[in-house]
Amino acid sequence: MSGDQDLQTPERILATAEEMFAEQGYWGVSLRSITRASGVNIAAIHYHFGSKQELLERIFEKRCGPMNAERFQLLAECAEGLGRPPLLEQILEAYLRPSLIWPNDPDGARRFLRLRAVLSHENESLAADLISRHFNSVSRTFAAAIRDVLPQFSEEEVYWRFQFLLAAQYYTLSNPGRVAILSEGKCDPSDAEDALRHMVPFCAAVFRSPTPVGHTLVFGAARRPEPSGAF
Amino acid sequence: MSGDQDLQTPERILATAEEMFAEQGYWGVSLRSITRASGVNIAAIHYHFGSKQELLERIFEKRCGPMNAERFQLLAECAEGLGRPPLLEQILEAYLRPSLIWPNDPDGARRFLRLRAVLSHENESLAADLISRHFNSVSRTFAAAIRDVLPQFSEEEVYWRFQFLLAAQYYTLSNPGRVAILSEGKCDPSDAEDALRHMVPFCAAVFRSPTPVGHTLVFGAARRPEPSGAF
DNA sequence: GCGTCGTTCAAACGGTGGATTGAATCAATC
DNA sequence: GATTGATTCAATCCACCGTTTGAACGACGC
Repeated sequence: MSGDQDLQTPERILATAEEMFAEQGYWGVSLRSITRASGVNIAAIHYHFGSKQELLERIFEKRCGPMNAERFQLLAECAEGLGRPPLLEQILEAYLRPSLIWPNDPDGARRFLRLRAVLSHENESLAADLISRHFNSVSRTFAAAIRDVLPQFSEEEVYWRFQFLLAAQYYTLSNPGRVAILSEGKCDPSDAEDALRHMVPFCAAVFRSPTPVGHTLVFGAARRPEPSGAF
Repeated sequence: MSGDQDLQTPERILATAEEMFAEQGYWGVSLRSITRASGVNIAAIHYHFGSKQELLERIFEKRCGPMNAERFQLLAECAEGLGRPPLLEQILEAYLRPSLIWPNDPDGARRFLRLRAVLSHENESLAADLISRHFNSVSRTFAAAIRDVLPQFSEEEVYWRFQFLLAAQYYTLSNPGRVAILSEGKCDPSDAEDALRHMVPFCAAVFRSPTPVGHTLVFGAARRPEPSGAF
């Protein structure tokens, strides 16, 4: 795993740690297993990074900068393009593509995306802070840009739909195996370009979906008290 | 935490373990912390369940039976209702409601849903097996039911959309805090009934969305080689 | 040759993990 | 009241955790 012997020690630690954290979670990976996989002494991690948590922080710093910079640039490009205001689909692609596809590092995007998904599920307090610091700005910018092209929705309704954009982003590439199993291999969302081609129109359909009014649901709330036996 | 002194020891262990696993993940919770929170001796866990992994297994067994039974029953109800074939929205609600809302245990649904999400991100192999054994049947049944009302789509295209149904289900209730932070409290997806009211029409819009054809994307694949610097 | 400095190393620190043991407890049965 | 079997308990096992230490290494200027 990550036997990049040509890389310098800190870079080798970063690459191996990112890969293992993404696969097995922050708490599921020990510093010793990182050293075993990368052929590095355990003291080197503390020498170069200080602690396990600062190692994670450095992974985020190294990844978020270029990724979000490309998001902002693509957003600027679709604003200054021929047709203005920009198409909803353009904004969605500007948000999703830099998160899903890194041309010069095909596995990197998937790995870092899964790392974010893993962290946000593993320990709410650790991840909430890390993700807020690195993604609040870009997420709020895109939510505002989306609202500009969908003026019929309140801010709350835009964020309800943004929740689904986040869900699709996080789950699709970080957990493609489930649907691959269900469909017995007929559908494989691990192909990032294919996933993006589906995600953009799907999310656009969600954003254009009208606000649900009143009781649109069929099965009422106060029904069927028996099942789901409590402990 | 879960100081249900009136419950018997195995039930108290199950309830506390489910709550803590859901919040902090399987590897983030030690058996000792479960015993501290539930006021039970550590040997009791091994006496009643055998091991940490078998404890997790028993939580799934206790929860999945009633939950999936209600899904099948609601699916049967929308098939035998007045209008046949059933509406897509009815099928989606029959799938989502028993996963999101348990009338007699309001926090239970959210807790078990988050547990599934946490597991599927924490350790792919552990979760893939557990989830496959307990959810393959119900998921394939609903995918088939959805395909019956959307005959224009291939099985692959139905599963592409099913991927987004799973994403919405897992992310929305298990990670509502992110959008609450982004919207500064204006939007709070932790209200399950409110979330369901949005999720059903949103997912219906995804399922009705046409298949993307050719290169529908704006920003090509082979562009911008510089960013997202590899380690 | 001799320090110097950045880096790597094996070894150890205290703490905690899952699992196990054997004695103590307790209610039910004869 | 003695016996039994299920349950609970404190204590212990060994492996591994994140972190620290001080010695060793290696390239460099003097």
